[in-house]
Amino acid sequence: MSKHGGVRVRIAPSPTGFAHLGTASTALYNLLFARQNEGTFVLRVDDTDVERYRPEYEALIYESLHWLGLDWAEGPDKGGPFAPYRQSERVDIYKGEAARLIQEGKAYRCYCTPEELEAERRQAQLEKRPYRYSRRCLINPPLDRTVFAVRFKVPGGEIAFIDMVRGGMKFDADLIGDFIIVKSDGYPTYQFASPVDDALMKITHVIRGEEHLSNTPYQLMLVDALGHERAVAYAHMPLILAHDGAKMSKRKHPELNLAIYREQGYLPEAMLNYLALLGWNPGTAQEIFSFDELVRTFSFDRVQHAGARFDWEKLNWMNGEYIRKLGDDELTARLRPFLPQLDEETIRRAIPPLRTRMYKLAQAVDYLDYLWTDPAPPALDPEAAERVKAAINALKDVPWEPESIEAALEEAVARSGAGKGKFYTPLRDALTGKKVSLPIHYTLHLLPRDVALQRLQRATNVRV
RNA sequence: GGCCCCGUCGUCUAGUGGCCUAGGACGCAGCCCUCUCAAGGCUGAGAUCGCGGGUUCGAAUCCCGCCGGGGCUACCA
Repeated sequence: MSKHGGVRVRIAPSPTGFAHLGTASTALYNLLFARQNEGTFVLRVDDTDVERYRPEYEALIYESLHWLGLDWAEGPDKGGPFAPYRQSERVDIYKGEAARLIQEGKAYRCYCTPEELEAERRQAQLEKRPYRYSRRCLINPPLDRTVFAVRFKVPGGEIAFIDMVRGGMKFDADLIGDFIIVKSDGYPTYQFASPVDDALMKITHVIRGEEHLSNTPYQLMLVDALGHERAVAYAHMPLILAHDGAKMSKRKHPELNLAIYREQGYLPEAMLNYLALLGWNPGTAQEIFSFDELVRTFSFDRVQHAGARFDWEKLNWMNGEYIRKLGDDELTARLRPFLPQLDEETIRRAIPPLRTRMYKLAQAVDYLDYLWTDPAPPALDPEAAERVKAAINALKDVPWEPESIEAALEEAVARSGAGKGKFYTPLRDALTGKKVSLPIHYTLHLLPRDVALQRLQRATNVRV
């Protein structure tokens, strides 16, 4: 396998907030490609932003990825032949690489302050010319300063590479200014750490979001300067946009947070399916894909070039499809965490009427919370109260099963001369306190008979 | 500002010169089923293919320009 020069891919999420939808999407495509090639999927944690890093964010990434079943072979928690996999634990490596570049005259110390840099930038903007670092610290380094960052001396020229979704890419590196590779706090920038690790970890294919397309020439120049081998190809996946076409933001777009899907009861396999179709299509009418089917069908040449908007409606539909396909045992098991108040047997009995009524598991709570929450008895008009009484009579001795309850009720309805609607509505109200519920016979059946009859009885005593 | 990517129904998309009076899916509307809500079945509305020029007998598909959106241009990743 990978030991003999096989495919190696990675994701490199940054633990600076909750786990992102984009991370899941990128991980999916990486894993798909790895599986297709019997390659190795690596997880590397990009924790070089000391300001924003939190260990709990890192835990969130593991959690979400595990939930989705997107498992890695090498990572900080698993180790591997290229450990460590946490960039904060690799700073010596980056420092060494940076020192080598300085020694070879391919990088230099920059003592400029943020203010000075800002002034340079503003000046450039004022003169309406593209900004590039002036190289003042290369040409004429100050002697009285000690705090420095390391800048890469960009060689310029044309940088070309293969993008598996877009084909051959070409960038003019003469337009790129010298950029910082080691910050003054000693940590590497993303632009530096990422290519160094990719090279050292023998990553063969870099599959990541489109926001990194323009970063690629920066990183390629570094790889070349360091004398490392370049990845054989890149793939830049279309961005997932918010529904309004804007970039997703933490504030305005809860759908960015991976944790909410689990909390709401979206199935991991539905998420993966939806994510796969957001930015890729098989060229056929098929929309429902198991993971294995995706492995068989996915290819980068059918990946979309434009960003795709996230659509709750379609996700909901797809999740519903997956829920409806689940067997009773499986659905029961998945529902349990959402219904801690109910025993397994009750959940199981609720499943037949429940299955087609949910597009996400958390909705089961709305349908079933009457089982553990006593509703306020409704105020009934005399006619309705009579019907409830008739129902009580009909239900008193009937076997407590959905079918027999339904039959008894229908008989009572016929006798009453009223329609089912008029007859069942007060029952539903007395039983659940709601306008919407599971079919009335199931609503009754799921409740113990004595509790059900008690709620009905009580309702006959309350008058408008 | 510079560089790069992108632009087909509201949304995700099929489409690589004639098979397109532009297909599918979600959503939407109507009907059927029906105790409510779903699911399911049937039917339907919805895109002058961003705009303007070319090339061609013929363009959503090729070329040019423009406009619009996004990304990068940070001691964020």
